[in-house]
Amino acid sequence: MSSLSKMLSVLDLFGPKTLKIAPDAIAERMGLSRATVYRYVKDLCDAGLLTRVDAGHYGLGPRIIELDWMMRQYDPILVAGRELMHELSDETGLAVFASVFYDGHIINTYIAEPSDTYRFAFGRGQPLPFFRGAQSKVLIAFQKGRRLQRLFDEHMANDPDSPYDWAGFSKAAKKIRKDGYCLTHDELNLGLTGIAAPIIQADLDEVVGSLSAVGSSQSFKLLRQETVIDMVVETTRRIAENMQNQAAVNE
Amino acid sequence: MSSLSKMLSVLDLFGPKTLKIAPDAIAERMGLSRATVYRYVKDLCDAGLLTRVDAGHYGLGPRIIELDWMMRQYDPILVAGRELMHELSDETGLAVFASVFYDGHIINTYIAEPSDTYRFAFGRGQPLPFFRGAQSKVLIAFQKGRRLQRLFDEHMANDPDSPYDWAGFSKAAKKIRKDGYCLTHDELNLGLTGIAAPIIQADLDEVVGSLSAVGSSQSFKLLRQETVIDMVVETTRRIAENMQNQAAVNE
DNA sequence: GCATAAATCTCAAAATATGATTTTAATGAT
DNA sequence: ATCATTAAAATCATATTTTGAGATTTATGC
Repeated sequence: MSSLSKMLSVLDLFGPKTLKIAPDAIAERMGLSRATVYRYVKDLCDAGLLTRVDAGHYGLGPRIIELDWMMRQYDPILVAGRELMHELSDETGLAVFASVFYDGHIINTYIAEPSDTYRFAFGRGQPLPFFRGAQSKVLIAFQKGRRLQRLFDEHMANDPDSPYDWAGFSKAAKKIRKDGYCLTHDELNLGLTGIAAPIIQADLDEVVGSLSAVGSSQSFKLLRQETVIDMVVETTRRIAENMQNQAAVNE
Repeated sequence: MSSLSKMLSVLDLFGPKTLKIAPDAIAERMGLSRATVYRYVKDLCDAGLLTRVDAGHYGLGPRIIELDWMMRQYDPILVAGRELMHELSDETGLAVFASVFYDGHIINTYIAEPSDTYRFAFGRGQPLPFFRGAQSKVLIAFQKGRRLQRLFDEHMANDPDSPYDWAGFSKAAKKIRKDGYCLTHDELNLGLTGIAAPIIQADLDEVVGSLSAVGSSQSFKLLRQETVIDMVVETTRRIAENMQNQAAVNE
């Protein structure tokens, strides 16, 4: 392991129960000398990824927030889709989520909702499980052949709890691709229904994200399901269109 | 400069106009060999701070979003204050901002607002200028003596455009401390008025953040200014109270 | 399936990261 | 304000690592 990645792995020490940490604790947990830890911490602080929270304790730093801000400001999907997401949310009264496939992790990147019902619990950055829930399923199902196989191998093949074998998984994915959307009940959260559709970059014919409209199964009873599906699909189409226009501008 | 900080400075290459970058470009801009850049990029990708966006191009990675999520979930001010911020926003119809002093940078960490008017423009992570705008002024004015002096030296002493000399700055800060709040018009944005008060950690008697209520100067005409001030101050008091209770729980 | 570009690997030389200790600076209590 | 205590930086010799040039392997697009 290189020093570089060793230094970066200091970030892994932070978690819900470890919001701040003392250099001595880092030294112990990583098997490094105190001097080295102070050097790592200094470099990470200089970069803003860490910051001194109080005497002898360090926490995650402001640079993370600033970098996230930059990513949000200029994320092509959000730039092209924020307004449309709010429109969709206003029209349907549902919460609208944007999600992406990032590295192999599926995360929400934005929420538009009529009230602030879900923001805390499901905000930007929330990791989503693999192939559970409409957002996740759409993102995975629309991956191209070879990648789909690899994703299955990595995430499901060796998981005894998985309800899918390759044939079942492949078939489920095929159905979603054919339908052009995915509807789920109670998969991520009991009592919630979600309808998701892929955002497909036209020139590459590749899925770059997914949009989903989520609400209580109760509230869905008042809505015409087919209409909501159409609206979600239409919104993703328009987002993809906007993205292409933007890309043209940036040439 | 150590290799460690050199590697981290790769992150500095990203900006509004540079959302993705090719290894060759990094090599050129940093004066490194191609092999070294690939090593840096690999380590940063492994840590999730960078990610391959398309063949031969790298962008900021998902780890940043996840870390920000964690910071948001467990930020003591937000945990203690989110609900109260929304209440204040609902009652006044104003946008309510939480801001902190982080390293020397002042940034917004959360916004509660009746409609999504300001979210895009002034979202979490937005850097605020030094001693301009109610949020910023309150955070700085409530720093203790020695720190206040150092902040002036670093940010204003050598700035010919600054409207303050030490005497004026010190006096302005003193007034804010005495009042317990700060009200500004048109300082950050034309047509907007803001009222900010400090969140003071009782046991340390130290400012840990600021809360501000912001709205068009027009909308303020309908409100009793003194009442809004009282409400903002009262909310910060209750947030500080919540924080202390939480801290007790975490012992 | 091949051609091209991207990313990793190999190796010896040189830079610099490391740990033990000391020195300086910051912090908190009296 | 002064002092005691703890945190952080500086020092220095040694050896581990990083580095760059090129060759090799892997991935990507046609």
